[in-house]
Amino acid sequence: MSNKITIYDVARKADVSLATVSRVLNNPTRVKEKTRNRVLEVIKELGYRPNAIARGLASRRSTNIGLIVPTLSRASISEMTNGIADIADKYRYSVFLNVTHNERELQTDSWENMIASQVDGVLLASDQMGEDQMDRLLNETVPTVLLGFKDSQSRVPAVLIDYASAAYEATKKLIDSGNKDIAFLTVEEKFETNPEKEAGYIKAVEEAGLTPRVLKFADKFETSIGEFKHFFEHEKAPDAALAIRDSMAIGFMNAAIDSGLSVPDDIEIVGFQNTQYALMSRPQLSTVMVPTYDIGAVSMRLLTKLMNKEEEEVEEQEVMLPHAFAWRGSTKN
Amino acid sequence: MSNKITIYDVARKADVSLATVSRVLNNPTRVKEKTRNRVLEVIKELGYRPNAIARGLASRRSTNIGLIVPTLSRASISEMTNGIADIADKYRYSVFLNVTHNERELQTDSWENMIASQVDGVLLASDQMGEDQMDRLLNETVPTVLLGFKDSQSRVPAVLIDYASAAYEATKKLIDSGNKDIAFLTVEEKFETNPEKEAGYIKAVEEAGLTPRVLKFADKFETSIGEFKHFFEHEKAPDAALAIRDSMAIGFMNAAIDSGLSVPDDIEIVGFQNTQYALMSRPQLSTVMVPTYDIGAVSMRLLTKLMNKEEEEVEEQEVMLPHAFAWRGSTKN
DNA sequence: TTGAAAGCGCTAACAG
DNA sequence: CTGTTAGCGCTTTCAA
Repeated sequence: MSNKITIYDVARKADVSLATVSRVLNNPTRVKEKTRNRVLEVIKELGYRPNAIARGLASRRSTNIGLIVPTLSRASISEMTNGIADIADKYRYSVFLNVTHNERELQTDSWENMIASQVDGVLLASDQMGEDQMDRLLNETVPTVLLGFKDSQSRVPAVLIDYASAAYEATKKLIDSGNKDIAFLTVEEKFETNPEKEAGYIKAVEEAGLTPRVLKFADKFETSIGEFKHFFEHEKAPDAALAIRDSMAIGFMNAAIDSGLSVPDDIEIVGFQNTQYALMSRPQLSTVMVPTYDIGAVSMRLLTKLMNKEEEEVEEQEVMLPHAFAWRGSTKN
Repeated sequence: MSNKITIYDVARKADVSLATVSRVLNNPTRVKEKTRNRVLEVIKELGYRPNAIARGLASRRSTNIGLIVPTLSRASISEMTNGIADIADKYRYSVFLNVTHNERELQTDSWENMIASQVDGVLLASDQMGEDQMDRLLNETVPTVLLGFKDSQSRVPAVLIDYASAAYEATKKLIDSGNKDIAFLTVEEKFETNPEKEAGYIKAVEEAGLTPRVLKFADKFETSIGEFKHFFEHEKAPDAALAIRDSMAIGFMNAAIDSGLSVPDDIEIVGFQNTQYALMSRPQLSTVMVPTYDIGAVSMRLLTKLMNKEEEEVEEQEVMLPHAFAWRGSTKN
C-alpha cells in the first residue's frame, strides 16, 4: 500500500515486459544476466517492493502461516512462538497470530477465516481443542503441525516431548529418594498433555506400590495461590510433589514454606518446563527441562517441508524431542 | 485455498450477480432482504468463505495489522500482545507477528516486506529502534502506533505510561521510608523507556539531597544472576533499590538474601511492571503496576481509528495510561 | 531468453 | 435494488 510503484513501472523503465521483471524476482536464473542486472538496478532505484497480496492471489501461495495459541501469558507458549518466528523468518514466511483463549464456543470463525485463504499452513499450539474443533481443522486442506501435544488419533504431524516418560522419570527420582506420599499437582481442565503427565506419574507410583495422590488446583495462578494456602492449613502435606507447570510448583512450594515446612528437607518439589520462573524461586526449582524453543523451531521447519510437499509420502510424522532434568534446590542432592 | 468455492459459485446458485453477493457480504443493507437471505443461505449451504487475499487486492485494504516486537520472552511484551490480539479480533483484524530481536542490522527487510503490502497499520513494540530505522518506518504510509514508548520527537501516536513519574514516585516512597543509599538497577542497553525511568529516579534522589547510584547489569536474566551475586560479595549493599524490571528486582533480591541480608528490613526492593514473577518471589515483590494488557488493547483500538481515518485531524496523539503501585513484602509497611 | 495474454477472486464505480 | 464492467498487481502458460 505504501508504495505506489508497481511491476509495470519497473518493466517500463527497464524496457522489458512485466513477465521478465516477475522472473528476475522468482526465477532469476531464467533471465539473461545482463537483463537481470538491469532490472535489479531499476528495482533498487525505484524502491520497488512487490505487492505480496497480488502475488498471493496470482500464485495461490501466500507464504503466510497461521499460528494458533491459547494465550501468550504462559511462558512456554511465548517461548515456542519465539522459535517459530525465528524459523519462519529464515524461510521467509510471515506469521499470522491467533489467540483463542481456549474458547470452546462455536465462534471460532476467527481462525477459520484466517485459514480460509491467507495461509499456506497452520501451527496449532492450542492445547484444549475439542474433538469437534479438531475435526473441523482437519477438514481444512492446509498442512498442519501440532505443537507440544498430539492428536489422539495421530492423524496430524506433531512435535513434542514424551510427557509420560518425563513425568515417570521425575516421579521415579522422587521415589528413589525415599518419599512415600508423592502428590501430583494439576488443574481441573483437560489440557492435552496433562493426562499424559499424570499417566506417567501414576505408573511410577503404582509400580513402587505407593498410592497416587492427584491434587487439582485452579488454572489461574492468582487463584491457585489461595488454594495452596488453604491446602497446607487443612490437609496433610505430602513428602514430595510433581507439578504440571513451574508456576504451579512454585506457588505450592511457597505455600509449603509459609506453612512452616522446609524445602527440600520436609518436602521436595519438582516442576515442569524449566521456565525463567524456576531460577527465580527460593530454593531454585528442580524441573523437567522441556525444549520449548526447539519445539517451536522444529515444527515450523517441519511445516515448511509439508508446505513444499517435501515429505508427502510420510503420512504420519511425530517428532519426539528429548527432555532432560534440572535438579536444583527444591529437591535433595 | 482450502475451499474451491468462489463468489461465482454462490452467485450462480443464488441466481444473482456476483456484485450482489459481494454486497450482502460488505453492505448487507443495500440488498433487499429477500435476496439477501437467499444469498446467505446459499453461502452457508456451499460453505463459501471469501478469499481474503482477493478481497485485499481488490479493495486495497487487507484488514491485517503488523505487530513488531523485540521478543516474546519478556512477560510484558507477551501480555501486551494478548491485549492486542483480543481487540484486533474484536475489530476483525488479523495480526502479523514480527519478532525483531532488536537487531540493529540493515537486514530489516522482514518487517519492511510485511508493511509493503500486507498490512493496513503497524503496532510497534520494539523498544530499541535506532533513529534510522524509525525514520524508515515513518516513511511508510501506513498508520503506526508505538507501544510502551514514544518517538523522541513525538511524530508518532503512542500509548504508554508516564515512566518518569512512576519511577519518581516509587523512589520518593523509598526516600520517605528513611532510606539514604537508594540504587537504580538497569541494563547497559538503551531501551527506549529506561532512560525515562532513570530520570525519574534521579530527580527524586537529587531533590532529597541524596546521591544517585545507578547500577548496570546484564540484560539476560541468567547472566545477571552471577553479577548480582558478585555485587553483594564485593560492593556495599544499598539501603533500597528500584529496578527497571520485576525479574531484575527479584534476581537482585534473591542475591541480597543469599548474602545474608533481610528483605525488607535490611534492604527494600521495588520492581517495575507487576508481572506474575512479582507474586512468585519471597517476599512478594513491591512493584510499579503497569497496565500492560491495556497498553496493547488501547493501542490496537487507537490504530483501528487511525486506519479508518477517524481522527485524522488529531495529528499527535499520546495516550498516557495511569499507573499504580503494589506494595508487598519487599518493602516496609 | 523474452513477451503477450489470460486469469487469480474479489470490490467498486457506473448504469439501469 | 441489482447487474455490468473494469480493474487491483502479480504469476504463469504459451508462443515466439
